[in-house]
Amino acid sequence: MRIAVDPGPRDGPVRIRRLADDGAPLGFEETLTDLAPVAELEREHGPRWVFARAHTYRRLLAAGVDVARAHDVELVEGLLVGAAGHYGQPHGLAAATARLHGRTPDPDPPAGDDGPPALFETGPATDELTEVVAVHAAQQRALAAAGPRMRLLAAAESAGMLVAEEMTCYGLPWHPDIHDRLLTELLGPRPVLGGRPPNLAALAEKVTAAFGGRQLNPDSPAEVLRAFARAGHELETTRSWELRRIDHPAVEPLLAYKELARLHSAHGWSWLRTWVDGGRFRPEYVVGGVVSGRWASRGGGALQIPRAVRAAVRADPGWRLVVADAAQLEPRVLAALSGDHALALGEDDLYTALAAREFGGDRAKAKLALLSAMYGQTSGGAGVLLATLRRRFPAAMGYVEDAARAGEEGRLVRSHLGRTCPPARPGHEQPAAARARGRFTRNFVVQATAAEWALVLLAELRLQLRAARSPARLVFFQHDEVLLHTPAAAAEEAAAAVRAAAETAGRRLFGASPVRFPMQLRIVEGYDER
DNA sequence: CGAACAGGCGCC
DNA sequence: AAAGGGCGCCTGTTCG
Repeated sequence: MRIAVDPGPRDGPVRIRRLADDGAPLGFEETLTDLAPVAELEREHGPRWVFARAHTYRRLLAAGVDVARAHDVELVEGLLVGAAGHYGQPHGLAAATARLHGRTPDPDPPAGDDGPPALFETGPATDELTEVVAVHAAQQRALAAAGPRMRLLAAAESAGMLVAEEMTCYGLPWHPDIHDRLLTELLGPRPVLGGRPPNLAALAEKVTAAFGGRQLNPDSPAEVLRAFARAGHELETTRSWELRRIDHPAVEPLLAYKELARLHSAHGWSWLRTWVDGGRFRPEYVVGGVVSGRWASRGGGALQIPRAVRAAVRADPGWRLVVADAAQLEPRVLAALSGDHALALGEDDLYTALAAREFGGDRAKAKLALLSAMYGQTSGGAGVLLATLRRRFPAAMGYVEDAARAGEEGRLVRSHLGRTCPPARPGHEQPAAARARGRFTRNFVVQATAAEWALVLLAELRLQLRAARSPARLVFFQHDEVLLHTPAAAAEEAAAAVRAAAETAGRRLFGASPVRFPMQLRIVEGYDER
């Protein structure tokens, strides 16, 4: 059974409608006084809940209600719109409803705008429950026609929404005192009145001195370029890899400055004050926010937590973190996708194994070769290495090269489960634009499939933990890495659940493929511990 | 003055 | 040795 739910205005009545699996309404609409009976329906029937969007589940969680399964109408609409070749077109509930009635949809409301319609909005009053029911039924028809892979993707995307909301609600354990200590060690004591911390100020002085004492702001690329030009170094940019190539006394302090300045501005004391509360960091995750289906995040740069402050992520006393990441996920996905299984035999380090067989034991070469194949790099000596790969793994290389050609020719490419890339834009016939789109579609097929493998793992892991009544909680997810927060006594069992979920994810995507997706697992107190 | 863009760099 | 796929977010700079 499925149940569509409209939580309505805060503290108001909650409307629900029971549905058959094909989306057809069963019986009549029901009105609940609040969200508490939802928990009861969950216990009794364990339905798949049909929500308009993540915000609906956020309301349930705020009321202390969680559920096992969901169908997120707006996320699924995004997948279906994309599959029809219209990635980026509006996919909110209002847009989906308009499409259902043959009208041209208006643009989606801005992200994060979940409130009631603005006071002065003049459109007709909408009935969210009716719209959810109607759009969901249409989506079930579309998914039935699209096939089992697309249905798996829709379920996994929706499960991702549940995980994302639960992670935001629970928060990532974050110790402000540890973070503060790290910052003080690296930057010097926090300046009371703002301005540059002592170590940054000292480095800025060194840069100035290296340019003969002439004042400059190291944060201004234009000023830095001018200073180097006066010293006889004509640079294109001030990127660190370009700076490293020249011989000038300002380079070393400038590089050190850039590194610390970034830490200070992106994850310094003001970040700590803004984003960490009560020992938890609560970023908002945007499921499917990246074209490839990877998640994005809103606020706090959650998916770019620098290594330098990871020690601040620490389990509560008596608890542990289970840190698990999929080893070399993307090349393994390519091996499974293309059927070129020799590329990813066994569970050992894939680059080392490849290097031993093809690149004279040079792991760096093997890694560069594979990444170049997936990203479309040709320069930097990658060309020679690619020739080796092409000879040795023709099916794998052919797979990404077909995707690149499709992109260059303006066609669409799809992930294994059917996530579809955006259509070519006008002007893509221009050679440079065509090559750029080729690099994009080449990477898309791999990155998007890797993202859905990770999503299925996440969904499986969540259901396993629920089924086992494990006290372990998912607290972080970053592309191919998962963090659980768990009482120490339950850590081993949680780690086993991660391994099992990875196994299941591989099977659900690729059936009997011999390609393995090993997880590197560690049970630690601090995220920085190896 | 704020908005929009560019440069740069953190993560995968 | 050279600098490529996807993001978010900071500062500096320019534009309206």
